[in-house]
Amino acid sequence: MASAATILHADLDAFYASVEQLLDPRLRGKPIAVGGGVVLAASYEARAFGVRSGMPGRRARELCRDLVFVGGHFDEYQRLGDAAIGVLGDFTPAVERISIDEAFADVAGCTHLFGPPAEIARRVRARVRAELGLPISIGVARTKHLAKVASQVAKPDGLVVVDPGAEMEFLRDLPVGLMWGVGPATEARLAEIGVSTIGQLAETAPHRVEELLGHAAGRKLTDLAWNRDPRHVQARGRAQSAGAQSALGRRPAVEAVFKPTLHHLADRIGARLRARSLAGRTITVRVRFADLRAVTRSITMSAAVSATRALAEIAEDLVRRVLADHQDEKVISLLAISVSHLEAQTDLQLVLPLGLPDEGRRPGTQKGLARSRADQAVDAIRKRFGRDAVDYASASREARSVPDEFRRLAEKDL
DNA sequence: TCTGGGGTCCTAGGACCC
DNA sequence: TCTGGGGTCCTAGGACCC
Repeated sequence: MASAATILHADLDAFYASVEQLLDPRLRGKPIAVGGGVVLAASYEARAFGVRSGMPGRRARELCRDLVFVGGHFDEYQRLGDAAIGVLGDFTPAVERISIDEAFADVAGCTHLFGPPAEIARRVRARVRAELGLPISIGVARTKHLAKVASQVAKPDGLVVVDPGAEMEFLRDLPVGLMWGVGPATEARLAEIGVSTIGQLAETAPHRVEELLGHAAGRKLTDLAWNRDPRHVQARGRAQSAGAQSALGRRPAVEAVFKPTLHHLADRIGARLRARSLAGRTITVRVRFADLRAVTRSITMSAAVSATRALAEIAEDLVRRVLADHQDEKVISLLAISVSHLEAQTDLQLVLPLGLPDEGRRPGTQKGLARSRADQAVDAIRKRFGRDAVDYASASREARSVPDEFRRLAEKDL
C-alpha cells in the first residue's frame, strides 16, 4: 500500500526581494532588485520584465526602466530565513534545510497532534505570513521530488497538495525542466530526442536516456519520471569543501592581477577553515578566460593546509600552471579556489603549516611559524571586532564585486 | 543575456596496488 | 614471466542546485 503524502517542501517566494518589500512598504508592488553591479535577487514584478538574479545591473535596467535597486539587509535575510524554517521546526524535528529560504519537512510523526499534512502546510503558511510578513509556497506530497515540484507549481504564495492517487497525472504534462537535476544542458539534450515533458521522459526507454545523459544521471531521471524517489528527509551534514571565487571583469593574465586576488580568496577560505579547526588536503583553482571557458588545476597533498599564505602560494603555483598551458590566453575573467578533503586540524598542524606539495614540504620553518602566528592574530582580531576589521595588505578590496555579507549567506556550515 | 558566488555529484582516464 | 581482474586514489572537466 502506498504511503501517505506527508512530505512538505517550503520555499520563500523571491526571498531577498520580499524582505526588502516587507521592510519598506513603498517598495511593495514595484519591480525591485537587490544588488547593484549585479542582480542578487529580483521581485516578481521585476521578473515579469525578464530580470533575473546573476544579471548585470545595467542589463536589468535596460529590461525594466522603473527597476528600483536596493542595497540589501543581509542580517535580516538570515534572521527571517531562520525564523521561517523555525516555523516548520515547531511542527516536526524532521526538517532538512536546503538553503537560507528553502526546506523539506516530514510530518508523518506529528499528524496526530496537528492534523493532516495539508492542514499543517496551511498553518505554516499562515504563521509565516502573520508573524514574519512573508509569502511562502509549499508543496505537499508522498516524496521529496513530488513535493519540490509541487512547491514550484504553487508559486507564488500558494499551496499544492499532490494526492498519492494522482501523482502520475500530476507529473505527466509538466516540463522536464521542473525536475530536480534537469538544467539547461540536460533540457536541451532531451529536446533533441523530442522529450520536453515528464510524461514523455517516462515513456522513453531507460537505456536511451542513459546513453544520452550518462549512467547515473540517466538512471536518476528515469526513476524520477517513473515517480520512484527513495530519498528521505534528513538533516544536512557538514560541508565537504570550502571555496571562494571572484569575478574580475576583464583583466590581464599577469601576476600583479592574480596574486592579490588569490591572496584575498585564500584568506577568506583559510579564516573559515581555521574557525572550525579544519584544514584541507586538496586545493583546486579555477581560471576563467575572456570567453568564459574555464580550466581547473588541483593538487592533493599528504598533509592538510589551512594557513592563508600556504593556501595562497599553492594556488599561485596552480594558476601559473594553467597560464603556462594556455599561453595564448591574455585575459582572465574569474579566479576561484576550493579546498576539499577536509579533516580536523590537530594543534600541531595549527602551529606548523605543513603540507606544501609533497616534494616541497617545509615543516615548521621560522617563516612558517610567523605566518601561522599572523593568521592567529588576524583571526583573533576579527573575532573581537568583526570580519572586516583587518585585511592582508596585499588582498585586493576591489575584487569584491559582491558584498561579503551576501557571500556569507551562501556559505554552508563547515 | 557575454553572466555572481558557494556548494554537490558524476565521468573518465591513468597510476598504483594486490 | 605473462596475463587478467578489481579496488582506490588522483586529476580535469562538466552539469546542476540555491
